[in-house]
Amino acid sequence: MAEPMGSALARTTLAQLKARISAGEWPVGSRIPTEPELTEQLGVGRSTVREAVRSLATLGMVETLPARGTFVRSLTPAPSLLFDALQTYHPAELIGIRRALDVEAAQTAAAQWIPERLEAMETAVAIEMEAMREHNAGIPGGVTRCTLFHGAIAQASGNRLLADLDTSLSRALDSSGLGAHIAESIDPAVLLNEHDRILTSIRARDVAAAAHLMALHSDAALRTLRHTVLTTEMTTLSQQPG
Amino acid sequence: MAEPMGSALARTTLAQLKARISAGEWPVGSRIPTEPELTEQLGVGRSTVREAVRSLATLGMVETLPARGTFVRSLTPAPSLLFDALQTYHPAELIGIRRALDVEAAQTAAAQWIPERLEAMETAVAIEMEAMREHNAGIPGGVTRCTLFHGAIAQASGNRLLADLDTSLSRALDSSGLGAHIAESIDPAVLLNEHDRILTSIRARDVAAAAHLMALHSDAALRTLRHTVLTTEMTTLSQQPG
DNA sequence: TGTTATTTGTTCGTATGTATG
DNA sequence: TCATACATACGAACAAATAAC
Repeated sequence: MAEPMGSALARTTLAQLKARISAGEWPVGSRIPTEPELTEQLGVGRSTVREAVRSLATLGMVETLPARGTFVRSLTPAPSLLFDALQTYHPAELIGIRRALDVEAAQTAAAQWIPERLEAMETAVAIEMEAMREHNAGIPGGVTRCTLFHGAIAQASGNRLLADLDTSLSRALDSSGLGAHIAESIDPAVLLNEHDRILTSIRARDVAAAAHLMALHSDAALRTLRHTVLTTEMTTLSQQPG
Repeated sequence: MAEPMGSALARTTLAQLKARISAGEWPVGSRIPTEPELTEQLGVGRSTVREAVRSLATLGMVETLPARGTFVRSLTPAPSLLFDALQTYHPAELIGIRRALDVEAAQTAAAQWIPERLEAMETAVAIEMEAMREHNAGIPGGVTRCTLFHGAIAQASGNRLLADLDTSLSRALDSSGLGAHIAESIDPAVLLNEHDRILTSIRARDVAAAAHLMALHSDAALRTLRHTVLTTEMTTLSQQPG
């Protein structure tokens, strides 16, 4: 781990508190001891305790409410940090990463899906189909069209980081307004057809086809934004081994 | 953005310092004013200043050296947040993402490199070649073999997120010990030859070849791992519901 | 070499505002 | 309204590490 604090005492104090939180000593939502109590428990001054608690708050692991106490919010540095970090980049940079991850997710999903995850992907497509029939712009839950299906594929890849990055990228793009713009710029029927073909290739465990179709699908979204599009032919040659 | 600090004064103090750093008032590597100076400038107590600076250190924007001062390390919190987030995942998940990003980086670098960035990539390969001739396991600066070249490609892509993700992934893999293991499991001569062929295709702006060669290169690293340490872990990972 | 100034590290006391009962 | 508990915030003081002379 990096050295976030400048001195040994403050650093070890932070490490101790982080370890006790991650160990589940204080469940999510519960209140940790007050500053004077921690001062006594850890044998350090109140300012040192405060600095450590502040760092935990910066990491999203705790939240301190004035005059009420400090409460545990997450046993690990918050996944929302990923979202915060992504939000600092230009949407075009986010889209470039998203395309690469989408292809990877499609490949891996095709190679490694289990029945439960395939069902989730088919459900996503079914929901999209229903939404299109009813001429709704969106999908129940306020989720932008496309997000649900792509998220299901990321889940099916079995890679949690891939799934979390997908979610965070979607949120970051949505907050920039580009996510909705992409979804609305594409003919729903065409989009749904592409999704269906991708799903078919995944179901058939056709890794190359899944990667190729997903690359074309992502490029279509890119084209609507008038960004430079890279060739996609060779992407399919990078098959997942095994 | 979330509100990391619990009170108004400390929060605004943090916001002011963060804004001044992001604005470039203090360049990366330079020293920010001392705590007493900031206390006077901002009109708040030294404890409050210290809490704000500590939060900046937790965000990776500054690093404070005891008795020397506090130095600017990054204009944004993003790279540090990415690293913290990535570190919570399994190395096998990191590698899966890295492969996708490496292919994307090679594609984009081939399509968009500028002379200055091409020079950086060629320098990286030259350094690797020199290190191999001297039979050194590592590269000057303690950088694991492979990291320098892949980083140069990510830089050449022009996508800051891609470059930051590459750096963070390398650091996260190194801290897990897998980065070095990968580099040492591959024949240096073979690795260097692959790097050289990738560089050649990038120089020729052959996008398809760059993507293909990089995919093969990454798969070689994956195969090495799969046949050694990760066999059971990768399979169980893909079966976990999430 | 050693002395001094600078800067951060740490602790403590106290005052203030706010939520709870 | 009052009393209590708690978090916020300030400032003083000393310790420790570093750099410059």
